[in-house]
Amino acid sequence: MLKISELSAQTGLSAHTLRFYEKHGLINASTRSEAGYRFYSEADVRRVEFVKTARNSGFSLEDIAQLLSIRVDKQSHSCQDVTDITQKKLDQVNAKIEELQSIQQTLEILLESCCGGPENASHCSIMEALDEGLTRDQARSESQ
Amino acid sequence: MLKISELSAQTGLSAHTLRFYEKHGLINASTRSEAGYRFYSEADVRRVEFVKTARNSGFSLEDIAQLLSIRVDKQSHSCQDVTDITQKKLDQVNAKIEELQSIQQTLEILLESCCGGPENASHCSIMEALDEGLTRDQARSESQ
DNA sequence: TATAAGCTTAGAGTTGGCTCTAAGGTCAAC
DNA sequence: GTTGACCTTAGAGCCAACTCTAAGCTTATA
Repeated sequence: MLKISELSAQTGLSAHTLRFYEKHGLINASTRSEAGYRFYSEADVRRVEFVKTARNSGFSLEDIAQLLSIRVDKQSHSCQDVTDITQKKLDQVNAKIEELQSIQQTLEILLESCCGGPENASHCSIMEALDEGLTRDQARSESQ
Repeated sequence: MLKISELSAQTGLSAHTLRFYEKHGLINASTRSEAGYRFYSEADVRRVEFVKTARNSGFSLEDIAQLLSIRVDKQSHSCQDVTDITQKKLDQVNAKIEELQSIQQTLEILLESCCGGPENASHCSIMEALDEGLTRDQARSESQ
């Protein structure tokens, strides 16, 4: 049985974060000392590691709550239940990547257009492009 | 001279957002009516459009505040000042894209590993992978 | 036995960018 | 002159995922 600081050391999650996860129903200490100190069993540790791994995989805490409810009763859920959550998350990630790539492209075009030198910015082409609303080259990006 | 609702209609930014930008020092109505109503000049509108374009280009409001301070006194700033801000933003965007691509890869590997079918999740390989801490295939992604 | 480290709780603060509300003043149209 | 749309302000609320604080108890060490 581990105390919260020991679990923290073992998982790399702060004690604050562990309590926060508990408050949100993700994890729990299966026992408490008389004084109320949390004590974590091996099964508790595995659950916390699951949460950590899912977090590192990009799942939100809400996603993880769903995954955990599947985890405790795998018989009552299908593989499709799991892939649905995973696919939805992948779709979100892909959408965000596309959004950022559009911004990336805009910024690259801006940087290419400007000398970046020590001359004053009176005719800086980045400033001009921002003033003109990303006309011309940024037509594609702008439509996003 | 435009009232705030007219500026809102012209820019697509809500009146709330325009007041919010004002509170944060980005924009201003150069005149007010006797009753305190904001009135925006052509120059005000151009400044708001600049903010909107910069926002669409991925700049934060803090970045934009810097860009605006260059904009009002271009003589006192160099092209390098502008490219520094832009490059820093591009670096941030690239870092975020890489992070998301790592997550994307992890999620794709998870999805490939699972049948996604109606059978129960007792041996679901996504659940197993999350339980085992993304061992094997996810070695690269995990190190992020 | 005293000190310090560690634990408890409820609840507030952080980040960034809005978004909305309440309570009231203004203005144009009928 | 009254209805309703629009404007004003200060300030609260929202999102996610923490992160921290305060005030007080417990436990381990010297």
